[in-house]
Amino acid sequence: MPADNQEPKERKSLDERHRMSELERLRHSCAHVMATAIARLWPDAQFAAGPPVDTGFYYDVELEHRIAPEDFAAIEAEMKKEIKANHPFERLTVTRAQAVADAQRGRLGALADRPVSSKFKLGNLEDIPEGEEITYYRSGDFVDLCAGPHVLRTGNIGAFKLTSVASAYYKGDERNPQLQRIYGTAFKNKTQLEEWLKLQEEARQRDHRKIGAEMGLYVIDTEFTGPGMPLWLPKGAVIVEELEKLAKETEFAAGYVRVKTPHLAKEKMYRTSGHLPYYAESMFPPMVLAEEGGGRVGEAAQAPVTRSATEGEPPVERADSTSGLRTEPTRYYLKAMNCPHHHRIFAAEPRSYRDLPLRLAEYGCCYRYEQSGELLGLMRVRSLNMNDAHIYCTEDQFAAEFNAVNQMYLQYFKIFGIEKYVMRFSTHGQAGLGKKYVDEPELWLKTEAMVRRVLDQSGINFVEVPDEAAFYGPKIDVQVWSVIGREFTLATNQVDFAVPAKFGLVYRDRDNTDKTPLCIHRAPLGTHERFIGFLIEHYAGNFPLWLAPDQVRVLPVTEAQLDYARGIVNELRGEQVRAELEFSSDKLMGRIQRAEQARVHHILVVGQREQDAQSVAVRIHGRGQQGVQPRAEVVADILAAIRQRRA
RNA sequence: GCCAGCAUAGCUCAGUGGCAGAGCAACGGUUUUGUAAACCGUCGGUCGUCGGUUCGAAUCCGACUGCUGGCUCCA
Repeated sequence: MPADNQEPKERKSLDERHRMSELERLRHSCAHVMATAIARLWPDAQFAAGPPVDTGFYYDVELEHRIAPEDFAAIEAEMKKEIKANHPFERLTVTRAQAVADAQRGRLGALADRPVSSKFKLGNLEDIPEGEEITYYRSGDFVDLCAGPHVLRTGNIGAFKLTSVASAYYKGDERNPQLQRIYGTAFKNKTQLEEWLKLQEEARQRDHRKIGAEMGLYVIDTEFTGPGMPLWLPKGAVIVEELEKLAKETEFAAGYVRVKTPHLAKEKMYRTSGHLPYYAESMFPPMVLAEEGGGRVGEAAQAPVTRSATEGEPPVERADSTSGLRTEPTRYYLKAMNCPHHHRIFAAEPRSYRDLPLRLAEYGCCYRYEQSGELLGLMRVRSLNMNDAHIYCTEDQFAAEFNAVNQMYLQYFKIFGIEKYVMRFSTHGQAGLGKKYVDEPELWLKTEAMVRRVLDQSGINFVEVPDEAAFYGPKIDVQVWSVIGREFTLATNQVDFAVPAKFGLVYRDRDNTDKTPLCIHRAPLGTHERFIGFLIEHYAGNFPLWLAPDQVRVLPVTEAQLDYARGIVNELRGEQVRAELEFSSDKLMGRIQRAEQARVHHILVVGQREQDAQSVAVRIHGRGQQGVQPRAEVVADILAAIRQRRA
């Protein structure tokens, strides 16, 4: 997740700004120092905004010269001079007229007057509401329009480092010019900076793309399969299957029933669900088939299909016209979500209130056309297997069902050792009604209140975020933190009060009238892709026994123990344990290193002593030797650890 | 999709206009082994693709594809 994606929609009040932590204040000050240095090297630089972020700070700048990492040393050298000079940060209050005049003289975000205006600063001034105080901060020659706050003097910036250069749109709007965004970080002292750099390095070492390749979990074959469509290799597929097993057991116990649905559906499906007008851009372009009977691939599909095929308003669907004479082509879409399919399963039979809640579960494979620049290893993909389920229930059942879903989340968190999480409860925004959100103002408020009540009562850790809901109802995004503190959005939960009605879903109630059920969309394990990506980084590839692709490797010391070793392997495999024998020409040391590097969970060494005593020498990956134990005990312990999904 | 950077053997990387390289992996052999690498040898690349400049291109230029870091987006 980008570190600075919490940029608020609403402008921060001065009061909120002044609540900056000490570290943020230091980092923001460092951004000014960096801007000073850049202005010295390239006086025509035009600065936009330079706030602190989670990992440090950035400043957006427009500049003919393309700043590259090779330039960092020069910029940092200038910054050091500024820090050594120990300029005070002076705060000046000015009138709007004064600020506009200074900006027109190019004096803001600059070292001196310039022949061109400080155009982005002028733009920023426009955003400052009437009546709000306008302030400058001056450090040495550098004067900037800035609400502050800052540290007292440039010398208070203890240690800093420029980290990367990227690009960003002015004010985050893609219609605005793209600026160069220079990232850096700063700390009170050198020790803290070095600790942070070490942590960054550790995070890089844990990157799921790196470990995924090392362990042979998956590949992305961009040339033949396509970008964003991982192929699970045997060792990765093991993890996929273990997760599915966990989900199936958990959902079975919670009263879910499983269904299976195809990967394609007719256009009518997504037109009815309402997804098409909202989300056509995020779906793969349709396949066009000649109408029923022929089944032949139509002309349109033989021509190269481009994204523009779905741009604008797609042609009106007439395939279901009752004339029966016309042969309109039928458009099929790869499914981007499972819900409409499940809705049709709900509709497949008459439903009674006695059937509710009906919980339909499926590990459904969906396809989403994510923009090329957003694909990221397993984290952002185009083909995804969702731990999906839809719970159809009455309003009276909602609280209990929704709470049970949350409890399931907590149960999973415990299994995976996820200690830090937060549920982001996204509600609708008034302004988006009828556009971003279905136009049902009262239903929105009612549903949101129901969700809020359940969350409040269950003691779940949540925050409420306005104007981020799904189009059909409020949404709960589940953010979790891996053991090293990286943040992930693992799953999304939604309450849907709109789409069941679009599909005409009803159940016959006690009073013999038809009513529309509520639908809860939930996916506690998210998608295999993202969840396994998270787990790789969470465990640094050192999976618990039940998930480890290689659970046990038995190493006979010499050929004389080959049969004994084989016996152990066969016994374990008979119990469905992923055990293998390794007897190559390598020395024992070499075989142990190989097993450690492959992250084999249990390494069982058997020499003559062990064979004679019917024992094994146990070594656990990353934890070293565990001593010699009776064979039967070791086997029993392995089976128990797997069965209990012990951490 | 946008901005920038990158693309050399399965992996990690060296090679700045003049014969395509190393380590690991793989394969073959020797070695029969007691807790993180035994030894010898062999194989392996149209230097991402296409085009241009040049006597000559991995190297310089352009386009495309993909990846990386961000931005926008994320049902």
